[in-house]
Amino acid sequence: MSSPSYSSPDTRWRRLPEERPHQILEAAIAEFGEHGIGGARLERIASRAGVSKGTIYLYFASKEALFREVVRQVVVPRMREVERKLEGGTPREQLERYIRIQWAHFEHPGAAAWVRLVLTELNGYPDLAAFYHAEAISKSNEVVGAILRRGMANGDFRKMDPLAAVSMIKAIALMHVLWSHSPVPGVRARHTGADAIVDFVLHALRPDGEKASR
Amino acid sequence: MSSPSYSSPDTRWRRLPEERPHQILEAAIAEFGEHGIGGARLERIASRAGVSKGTIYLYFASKEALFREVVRQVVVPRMREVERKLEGGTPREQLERYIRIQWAHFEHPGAAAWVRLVLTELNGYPDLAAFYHAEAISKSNEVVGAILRRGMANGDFRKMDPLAAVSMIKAIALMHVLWSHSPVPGVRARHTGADAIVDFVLHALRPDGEKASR
Amino acid sequence: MSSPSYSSPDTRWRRLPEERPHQILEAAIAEFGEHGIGGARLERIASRAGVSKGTIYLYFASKEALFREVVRQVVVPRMREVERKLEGGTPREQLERYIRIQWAHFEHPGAAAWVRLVLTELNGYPDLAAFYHAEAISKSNEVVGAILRRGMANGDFRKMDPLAAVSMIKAIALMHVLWSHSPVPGVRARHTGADAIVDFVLHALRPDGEKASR
Amino acid sequence: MSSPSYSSPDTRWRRLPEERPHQILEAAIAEFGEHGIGGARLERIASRAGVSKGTIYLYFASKEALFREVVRQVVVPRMREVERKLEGGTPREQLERYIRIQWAHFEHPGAAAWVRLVLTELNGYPDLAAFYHAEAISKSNEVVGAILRRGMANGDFRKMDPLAAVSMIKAIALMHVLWSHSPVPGVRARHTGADAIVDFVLHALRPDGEKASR
DNA sequence: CATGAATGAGGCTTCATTCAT
DNA sequence: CATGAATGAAGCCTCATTCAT
Repeated sequence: MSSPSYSSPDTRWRRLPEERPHQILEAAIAEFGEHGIGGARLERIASRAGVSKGTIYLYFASKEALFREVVRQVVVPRMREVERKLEGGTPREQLERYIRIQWAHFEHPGAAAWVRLVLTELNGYPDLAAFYHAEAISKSNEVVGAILRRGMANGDFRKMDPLAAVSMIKAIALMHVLWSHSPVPGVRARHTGADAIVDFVLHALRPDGEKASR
Repeated sequence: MSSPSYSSPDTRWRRLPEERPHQILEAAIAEFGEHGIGGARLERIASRAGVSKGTIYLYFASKEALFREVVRQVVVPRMREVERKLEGGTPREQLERYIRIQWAHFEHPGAAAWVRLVLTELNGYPDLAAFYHAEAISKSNEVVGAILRRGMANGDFRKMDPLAAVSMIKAIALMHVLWSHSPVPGVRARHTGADAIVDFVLHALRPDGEKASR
Repeated sequence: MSSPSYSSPDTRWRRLPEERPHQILEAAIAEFGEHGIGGARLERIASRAGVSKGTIYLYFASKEALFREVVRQVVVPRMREVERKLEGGTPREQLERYIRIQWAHFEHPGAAAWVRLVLTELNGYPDLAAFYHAEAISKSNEVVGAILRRGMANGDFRKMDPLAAVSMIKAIALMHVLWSHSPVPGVRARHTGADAIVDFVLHALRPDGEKASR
Repeated sequence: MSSPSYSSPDTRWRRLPEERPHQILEAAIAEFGEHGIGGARLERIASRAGVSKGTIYLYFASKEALFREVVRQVVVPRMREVERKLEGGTPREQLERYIRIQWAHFEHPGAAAWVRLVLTELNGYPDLAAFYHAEAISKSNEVVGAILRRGMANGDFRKMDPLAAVSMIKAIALMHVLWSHSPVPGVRARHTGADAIVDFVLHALRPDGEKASR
């Protein structure tokens, strides 16, 4: 069905061992996202991955090790993916694109869960938190900070501390991700997209005396 | 209502917390904030409160009941506390005051605890989340929204969706509280106070063509 | 019943918390003796002690810790008990008494089990093995060695390396303990007591040319 | 009986070990000796034998079956090996030779392993213990007993229960093997060889009034 | 009211055993 | 024959909850 030709003679239904770690990591990211590290159940991760509990231990030494690999192999790469799409355009365009990509990226189910996870559970693992900060957060801060700096240089943005501005922008984006996944209908309804964020941020950054265009 | 001359006038639901229960609730909010609901340990809550584990059960039926009471009796009232100090002054002054009060309020030890609590654990309890939203968030949104609306009317602020603006402001404030209590030194160091927030927000809201004054 | 007077007003059936650790240690020594450290089941130790599984953890941090305490608090003291009864008499009398006490001491059920345990499981815990060696074995070696040395000085025994002789004596005693608890009837039957050991040892130690009296 | 021309002439019970099974049995005796039956890991046995875990099950039905075969096919034959070299010489010479052969035999690496095996794990398998006793121990007892009996008859040794003497001699030899392989340095160091054993035993057995010569 | 010893269900983890390749 | 990935029963341990004092 999914094979375009008869290239695989005896691979029908074959359990692909090289796929196992990936399956488990995907199951784990979902489970950790939904329940946090303490609430995650290996039983559920196993059944999500379609394997037995014991199989997890063939690839990961412990629940904590699994969590660590999830952060290392899945979350961080995903976070950094955003940066790749920022090249080209004026700083103002880049910033808007950054916000919209970030937003779109977080919209898939489970995103809010991982924002929460990073905000909370990472505290219990200082080394992971530091790793995550170094690999994901600060890299991203530099990228966005550079955009802002270029914008301040060419007149797109007013002069201000670029890193402070990065914080503001990220704060708004992250909280709106959380809110847009809130279980309270009234909260969810009020936050409908990236437009309002782009508008707010561009106004906050526009040079003195300029009539912001958007 | 709760007149002292009647032996048990107001014992709806459960024994109404007086002295001891208050200590326990305070201990619980700290513990829940630091470790989340799953990671919280009754043993630690008891020892933080200076009582024994069994004593908690004299006042709260279970760990979940304790969490619910924490939200009802501690988090909600505290969230609403801010609004009382906003009367008087121009909308712009009021908004700045709102941000600074919010900030100062969050600076006391343990503040990040219940911001995190609200942001993360409330999702598992839709009824609590709705209660919290109705009692704390939407009231506060109205108060701040009213300030913004008055400011848009008198020219302090540019025209925009007032509730969207409230979201932006709160998002920035909340995330900065979390970051300023982060265990990762690199994160903590970068967020230094309310000034940057006030500056960013007032710029975002200033009318077109105006040179924001602060 | 076991209280000679009415001195304990409300202590009927009272669970004596100060007795718990002792009960558990006694249960543990039996279980470890019968099954070794790997084969011991906390479930069984708990039920032998008349408590639940969890209770063990109120007093001992882990199965290994429990094993360690058993060695420290039960086995070592028991081993050293022997030495106290050796004072007085000629070296030859002392040596005979030592063998008989040792023998009697090991005759109670479970003794062979512990000899086996010490011989085997202690290997996995080098620090415990060293502790046991220092506290029990080498102390005992010194005591018996001193007896032999005095006997060589006063003519009771022939001249030889006292510590080598101690080894021989202990080897015989220990193996006979093991054999006397063998599951094979034919083995058990052949080893009937301390007399043969005393006879053999005294002959091995008697001075050249002397006609051993026993 | 086991003629090679018949395709499966002698497959009583289970597949008769040829090459591979032999490797596994050798690995198993080492592992069982070091860790006991409960502590032995099939994984380690497999890797010691240079095969995979599954392969063990091609030859042995279970861990316990493997242990049984170890005793039957390796331990028993090895125990009986000693007796063959005893022919010729006076009883005293034979006895000394017996001790020295025993000792030399035990000196090769892994020797303590199966002494420990026999001493400790056999207790859990009364049928195996009986088998081992019948096939190895009692035969050996008879051989050594005969030596002693001859020695008592010709005046080499004093009169005493020959089987009791056999026990003493074996006890000393076995324990010294264990001690000479002890992981505790202080224990290992004190036991240096067969000379002391021969000396002790010959003194214990010398006729009254004789000045033992060695 | 308060204590803290005791409980036991439930989670993580190990490892003998199986089985598709 | 041989492999080694996969299984799942069973053990250790934690911790919310109960209860005798």
